[in-house]
Amino acid sequence: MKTNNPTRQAAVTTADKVFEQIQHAIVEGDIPSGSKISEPELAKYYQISRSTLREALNRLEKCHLIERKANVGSRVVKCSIEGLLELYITREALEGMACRQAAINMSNEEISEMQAMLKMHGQTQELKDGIAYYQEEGDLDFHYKVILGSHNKQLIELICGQLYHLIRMYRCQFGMNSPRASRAFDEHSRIIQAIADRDGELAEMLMRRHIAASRKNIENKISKEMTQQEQTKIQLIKS
Amino acid sequence: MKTNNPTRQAAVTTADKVFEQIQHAIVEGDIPSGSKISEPELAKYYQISRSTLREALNRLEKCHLIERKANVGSRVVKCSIEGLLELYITREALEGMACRQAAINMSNEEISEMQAMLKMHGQTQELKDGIAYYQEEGDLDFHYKVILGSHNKQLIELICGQLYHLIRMYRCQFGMNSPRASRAFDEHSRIIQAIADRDGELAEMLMRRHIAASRKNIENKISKEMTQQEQTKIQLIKS
DNA sequence: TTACTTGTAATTGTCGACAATAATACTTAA
DNA sequence: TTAAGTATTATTGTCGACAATTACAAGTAA
Repeated sequence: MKTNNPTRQAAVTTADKVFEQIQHAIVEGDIPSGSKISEPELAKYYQISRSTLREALNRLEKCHLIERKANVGSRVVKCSIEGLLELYITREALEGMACRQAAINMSNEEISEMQAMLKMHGQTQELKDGIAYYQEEGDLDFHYKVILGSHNKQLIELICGQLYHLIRMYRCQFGMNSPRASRAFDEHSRIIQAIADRDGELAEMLMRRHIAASRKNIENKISKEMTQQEQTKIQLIKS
Repeated sequence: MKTNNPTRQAAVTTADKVFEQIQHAIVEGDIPSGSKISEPELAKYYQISRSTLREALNRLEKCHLIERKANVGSRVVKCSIEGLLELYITREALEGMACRQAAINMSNEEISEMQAMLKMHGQTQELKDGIAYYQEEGDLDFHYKVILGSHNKQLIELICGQLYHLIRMYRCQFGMNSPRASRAFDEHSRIIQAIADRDGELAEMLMRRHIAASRKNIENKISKEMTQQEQTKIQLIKS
């Protein structure tokens, strides 16, 4: 599995390496969401000093995987439905704009590459008649390519450098194998078409709908999973 | 002048305090944009150890004011026209969405407060017939209130916690006293109206136009300041 | 029993020193 | 004179120890 994103340079220092290890552990849930982080304990586990560990923790904080309070300590970020929905809202804004910029700034070569990639994904999908592979790898690849295609360093840094780790964390922890795979593939096709047509406005709109559809899919799932009782319970709490 | 934003808790540790001091120095240009940061030098200047300084540097990196390379060191971020325009693009996406969410999630009390604030700003503006005060304080206050009104922690953290310092830096260093003050005031009024009407779609559109107008204002200014010769020079470089 | 206070243990923040890496200056050969 | 290679210097990364703060526990009074 591809764990590193193309925007970050390779980890050279030990703090970098430990950062990646802990990051992986948090994303995969090996270090539970919401749990407290003990600096001495983790430092001992990874055979490094506390200074080095704290350096790694700072990077984890940078991509919103842990939260620190002064003189109290660090906690792994707590996954919640509200947090997930907020993340989708943010993605819709940022990736929508990235898609618009991609339609303006991508080179013809980049567009050709993306079309080739999509074609390959389509074949793989046909082959496996399938959901899992495309959903995991292909979807991320597609979104990555679009974001990088914006040629906007600010957007790239925010989405690829910070938000995407959180997204992966939610995917792992909430086990998101949504049945939207084939529909998502069609949506991707239309988005690339809009980019190839240099239609930024349409490209943004399609990307926003694509992400909003995933969000609504989750919202529906949640409300279905709730029994009537639970819903009334929440109603009571809210009032 | 109000330097702290409402999202961050008060600085308790010395690293926090030094962080704020350096942050201020960078934003105001006392530490020049693009200059290299010497850890021993700065640590000596602020009378702290290098560990503490590095802690502060990590926070500065978090809000994109400095950039670090492994085994090489830190540099203050370099202000550029391209960077500024990219920042506006990002703001347009994030604050536009925040505005949409504000129209959905703000309480009636919050909306009333904002209307009162705007009224006050209007009077101050009339009084001074003026540009400077409203442009500096009022504009930031307005945008802050809208962002917080989104009630979306992710958006709030991204914009207020990270991008905002960069925005202030550009304002200081490029001396942005645009002549858009009175027009901006009208635009703010319409945005609040849309929020009060709970019209999220319109609110987002108006906020995006509001920010895009500032961006285009800058783009025009730049292309005007360029002489014909310089433009052809750039044309040559691009081709 | 409960609430408050005090004392202890553990955790985080800060420090100075050493190791590893990168930048610079110097030397030597062509 | 220039180029490459080497030695030196300076800077960053890492370490272990101490100080300050917080959390926990025991004890006391109501």
